Amino acid sequence: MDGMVEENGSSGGAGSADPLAGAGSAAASSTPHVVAVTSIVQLTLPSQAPSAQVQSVIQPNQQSVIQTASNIQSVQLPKGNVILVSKPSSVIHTTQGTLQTLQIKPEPNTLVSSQGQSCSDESCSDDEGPKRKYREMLTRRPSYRKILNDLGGAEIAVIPAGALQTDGGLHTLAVSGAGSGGAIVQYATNQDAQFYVPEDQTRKRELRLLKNREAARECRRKKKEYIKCLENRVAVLENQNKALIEELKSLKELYCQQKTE
DNA sequence: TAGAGGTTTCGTCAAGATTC
DNA sequence: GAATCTTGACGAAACCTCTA
Repeated sequence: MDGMVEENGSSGGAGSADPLAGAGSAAASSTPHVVAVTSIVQLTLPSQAPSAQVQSVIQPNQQSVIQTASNIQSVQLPKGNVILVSKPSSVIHTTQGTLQTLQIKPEPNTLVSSQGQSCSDESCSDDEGPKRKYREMLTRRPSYRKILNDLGGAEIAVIPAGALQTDGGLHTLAVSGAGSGGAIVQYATNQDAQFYVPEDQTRKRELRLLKNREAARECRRKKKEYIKCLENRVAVLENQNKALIEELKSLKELYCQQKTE
């Protein structure tokens, strides 16, 4: 995580798929007898990351912003997913309403392998039958699209991988991608093809490989997007945490002042 | 500057998930 | 249930950084 957090700094980059992106701050009205501390905390993310603003939770005419434990909504998801719960009375404001608790709880007895994939600790200690056994141990996680859809935002756009056309026995598959820079692959299915007369199996295999290649690219793109989205959320939450700590400090000071008077 | 070591990217395989 | 999609794992190649 190389995100940078700064107070009252300049805004960061352009928007992303993060539903929290560009979380705005509601202007706080003030009343004379209460010290209203409105500190805008702004974070700047390194690349293509949105800026987010978190307004101080100290607001006029608000009895107490220190919430009791009963106000905290604990949300637990089965596989370490992240969820944002909207709650009207929340003091953290965003453009999309309010945010409440975010909790990430790993399943008990879960280890993370060197590849970043989790597995149970009994099964990880098994040393027989290398690859296949290892694969079988791993439980499949839900797709990134599914995760983001479950979160109710940041839908990942589905870009069609390629267009398959047939033209007189000559099949054309247009492939676009960052790595390849775009390519047209053609393969013949009739006997007139001069140099390349693939058998059906070979042709099917090539087509499958081509599709899978493109699918892998797309999958990696979505994964990057998903990770960026999570990083943004971490930054926003760190920001909120910071604001709450500041607020607590202010309240303590205020309390001490009133006590001494 | 060579090269050793680390990181990133890509293609492929395999298997679970999804669609029809 | 077959076909297709999705994604973790793996290895290879390219790329980057550091050191002698």
